[in-house]
Amino acid sequence: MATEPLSRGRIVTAAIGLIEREGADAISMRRVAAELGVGVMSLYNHVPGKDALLNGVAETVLSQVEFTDDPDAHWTDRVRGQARAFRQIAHHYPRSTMLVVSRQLHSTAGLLPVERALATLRGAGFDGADTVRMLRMFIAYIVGSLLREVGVTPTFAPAQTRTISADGVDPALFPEVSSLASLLGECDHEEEFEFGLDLLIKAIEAYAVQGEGRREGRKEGTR
Amino acid sequence: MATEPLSRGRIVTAAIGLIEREGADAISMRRVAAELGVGVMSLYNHVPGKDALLNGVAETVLSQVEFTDDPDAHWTDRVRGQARAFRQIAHHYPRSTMLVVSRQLHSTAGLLPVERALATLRGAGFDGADTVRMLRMFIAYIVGSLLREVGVTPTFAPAQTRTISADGVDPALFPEVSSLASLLGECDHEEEFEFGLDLLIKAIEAYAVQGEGRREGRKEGTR
DNA sequence: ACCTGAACACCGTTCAAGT
DNA sequence: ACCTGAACACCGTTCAAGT
Repeated sequence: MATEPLSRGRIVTAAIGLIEREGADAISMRRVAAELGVGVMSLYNHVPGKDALLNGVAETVLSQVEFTDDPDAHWTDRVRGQARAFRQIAHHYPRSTMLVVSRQLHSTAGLLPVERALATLRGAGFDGADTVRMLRMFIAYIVGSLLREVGVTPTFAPAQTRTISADGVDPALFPEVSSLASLLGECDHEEEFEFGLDLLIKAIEAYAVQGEGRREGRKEGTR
Repeated sequence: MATEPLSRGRIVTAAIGLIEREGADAISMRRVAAELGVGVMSLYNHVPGKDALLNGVAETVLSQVEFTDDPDAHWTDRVRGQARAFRQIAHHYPRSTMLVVSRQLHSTAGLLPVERALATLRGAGFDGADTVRMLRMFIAYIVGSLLREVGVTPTFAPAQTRTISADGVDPALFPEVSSLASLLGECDHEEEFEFGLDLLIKAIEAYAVQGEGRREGRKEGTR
């Protein structure tokens, strides 16, 4: 009955499993150790502490995103594909998503998607400054969308709509909210995501041609 | 030396102060109680538990956003103003921002901004379904932007760029990242936010007139 | 090198006792 | 009604002891 030796990898995997099964709050060094059938302190031979463990979880989840990127496709389609790939995190690891999104990763796992996105945008003809701006805009949108999808941050819309449909919001105080209650109460995450993604891509497409025109036309400054 | 009586309000205020001073991790029922000079268990006479306290923090912070909304302004400017108002949270309560964004609020404090946003978008001529979609897109973008601004979620860009500029990223593996390192390393949050907001608003403006054209033209279905 | 139990300084919350 | 200390079942991590 020789069990596999303890390792950082095994510990991280166990942590991910625990999070997905019982939620991010349920995680503790002691629970993870119990999961693996070892003493708590054994973990510390492979992981510096809880914080590092959670970083490991985030890195591992992120590194498992499948970025199938067709270099010959139009850049708008490539951006779309990359955004969708990212969204898969919310599907495969819903309860770890918050972790992926809220931990700043210093590993190559975090850098690879960035490298691809930058390359795609540069390829579309944006200069360095615009490329970085675009990337940040997309990341903001994607992060916000994932958090909504994953249940964190229905800050308003769907969540208290339960209260709305149930208790009923005072229509005098909140006429729009109550008249749109049924729409606010449901949410097709995929459609919602695609809608915004589409708008975003169209917006930067328009920005691109406008920038070109300006650059070719009268040779103006940046932006 | 008659101190004010304990109350939910005083407890929440103390909690916000503690979070802003020492970070969200530092908060505990015991610390808050100590802050107020009372026994831990006294808190439970005014607040059901820690979770409810954190909800109170989120509600209070959110309710202090100043929504000065000019009903006569063009709808694009009103949307812009509402988005900016929201962003003020990150300035006034940076370390509570995560809480505001990640807790689903059922109070009227959370509903008021939604009501305003919905009214503005309806006023712009969008139908119910589109209005809700627009709202969700904006919320996603704003939430993502705030999290970046607040230090949570530099998931990629600025954070490990410190590592980049310092250690230097392998330019062979990540050519774009390393060539854009200096741009990735700095971030003017206001400019960044305004850039995306502008693009978003232009995008939904374009979407609006396109929708109108289609509706007036050949009387097609939704969307 | 890897594992570990005991111990320390913390948690949130229940409960019974006070006023 | 409000306050409270003791107690319980948890935490993460240090340290010294084992192999």
